[in-house]
Amino acid sequence: MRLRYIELFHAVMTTNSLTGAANLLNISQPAASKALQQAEHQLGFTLFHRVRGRLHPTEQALLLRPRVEKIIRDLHDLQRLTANFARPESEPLRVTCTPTLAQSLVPDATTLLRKAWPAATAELSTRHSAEMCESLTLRETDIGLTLQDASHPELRQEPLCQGRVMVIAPPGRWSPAELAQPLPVTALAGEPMIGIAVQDALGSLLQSHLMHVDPPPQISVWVQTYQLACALVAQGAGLALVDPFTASQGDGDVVQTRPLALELDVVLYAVYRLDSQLNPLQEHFIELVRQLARQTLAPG
Amino acid sequence: MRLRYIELFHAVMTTNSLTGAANLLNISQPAASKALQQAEHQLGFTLFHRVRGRLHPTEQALLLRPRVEKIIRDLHDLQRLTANFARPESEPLRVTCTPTLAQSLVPDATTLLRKAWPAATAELSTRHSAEMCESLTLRETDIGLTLQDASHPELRQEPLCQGRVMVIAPPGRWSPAELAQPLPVTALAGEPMIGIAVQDALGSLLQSHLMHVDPPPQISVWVQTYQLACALVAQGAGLALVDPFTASQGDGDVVQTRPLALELDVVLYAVYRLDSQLNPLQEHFIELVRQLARQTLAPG
DNA sequence: ACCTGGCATAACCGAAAGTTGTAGATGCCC
DNA sequence: GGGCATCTACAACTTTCGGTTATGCCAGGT
Repeated sequence: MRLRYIELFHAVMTTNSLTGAANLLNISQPAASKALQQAEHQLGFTLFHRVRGRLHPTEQALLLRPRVEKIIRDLHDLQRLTANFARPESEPLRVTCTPTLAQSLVPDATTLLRKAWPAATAELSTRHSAEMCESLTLRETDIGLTLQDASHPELRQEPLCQGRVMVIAPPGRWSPAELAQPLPVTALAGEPMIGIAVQDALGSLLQSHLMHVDPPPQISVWVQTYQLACALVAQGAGLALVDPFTASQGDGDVVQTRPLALELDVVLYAVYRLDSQLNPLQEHFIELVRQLARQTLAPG
Repeated sequence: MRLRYIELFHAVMTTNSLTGAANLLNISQPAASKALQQAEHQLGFTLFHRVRGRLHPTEQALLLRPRVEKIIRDLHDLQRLTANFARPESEPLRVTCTPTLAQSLVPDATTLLRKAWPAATAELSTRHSAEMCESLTLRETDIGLTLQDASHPELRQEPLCQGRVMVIAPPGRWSPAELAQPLPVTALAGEPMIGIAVQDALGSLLQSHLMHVDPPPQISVWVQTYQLACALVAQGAGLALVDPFTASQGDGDVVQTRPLALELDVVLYAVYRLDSQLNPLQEHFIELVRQLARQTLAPG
């Protein structure tokens, strides 16, 4: 089975047409036609029924599809990886972080870094944690920053600092005196709240805590990112639990922020490949992130 | 990345030499040399250091290796699968079973089947359960027979019959009167026994039961197949717990067989692809296996 | 010093994969 | 139903790629 045939099969399956497949592969339609016939001849069975001038996958083709697509994906990953080996040695600082941290922490740290290292170049991106691990192992990026536990056999995660889970509420909810002291979890009983759709360990832990409150909070809207929660809270949709970085951005006029009384800490991690020796630029960047994060989370 | 390069890389990595790789791929050494250079040129980094006329993988090559090997494996699986699509329609009965069942159950059933369908052809093989699932999904075989739970998203397992776990012992261990009635688990306390190395659910369940007996049986020898256990017991190495099919073969002169008093049943499963419609020949075979198994397990 | 084993280079060759051009079938729209 | 757009299939030609044989070079072992 030539690789060409596999790519062609995949292209035909996705475009549902031979001409479409040919375009996808940047070859002419007759070339695709001939290759498909060769593939079928070599395999010994037909992949597509020719019915009224169109191609319809046979039963066998449908059974092959998942395996072929997996191979294509793995192959693509391999290409991504090799592409990153060939990069020049004048390496930019490549950092990816979760959307939450992209709001201020990472840009601020980058700005500070460029004051110390004016010649340094950086590539910043945001990814959710699964893609972050992928991207790190494929060497598309060198440092990941996340609030979630991203354990992976090829990666190491270094805790940078810890903070408390925060409750955000529409303005005027609490008096200045109340704001200073942590809110007991039981105070959330029966409250209307915005739910954070759980993908991460933090979210699921929070949810299990909330569910044990009696009566449980009323969650009618679930959101995927903390920013969305923030915006909804500002509109008076209820309370929400968020990480302290998101909370610290909430302008005092828009939402009120108060720590939650919970032994559970939010941890900021730097993630990088086990085999990679961090260079001074990278070390410095991580140190800046650590300091900034501590400032942000410190009272005041 | 051409597939050729991937195969070549893999071949060089496994043989540690370019000439070896060339032999593996059935091409001449210069062809391999040129292809390797092309691959490196296209990738933009070197895969092997040429040191004193030999090839030594670079750091990058070592990092690529696992991914490349995975792709090679998947590709190989795909080929196995397509090879089985092209088979002629005059299908033989393709059955695979665990070694235990290959002792008498499957051959006996096949013999009976050939009396009813003299023209039928059959392909029998033995595989352990993981390979059995692989082989079924790759359509190398159509029916699997096993005593283990082989759940798999693409496969269906049909229980054919149930039997009791049996204890086998060297001859003369029990009186004919004792033999008839089940042995309580507690009677195994402190006994020298042959352990069945657990890969299957049955084995691990048995082990956990045994470990709860006080004092636990002394297991000094672990074996992987029931036949081995049988042979060791015959030599007086201790008792062993085996499935009823293995037990029923033990010649009375060699080992004594006695049921174990346990609510746990051994189940014989037929496994086949969810999407496959069994033909009459296959149905008949399964029915024969069911009947034979019931006879074997019935008292007497 | 000599042979052996292993990689690289050169010149050459054939088959595979791509191109353009064209033909036939189907479906759509007026 | 005529005409048009679309899609697949076939033919002839060209180029590129993967392969061969022959040969040279270098390092190690005897």
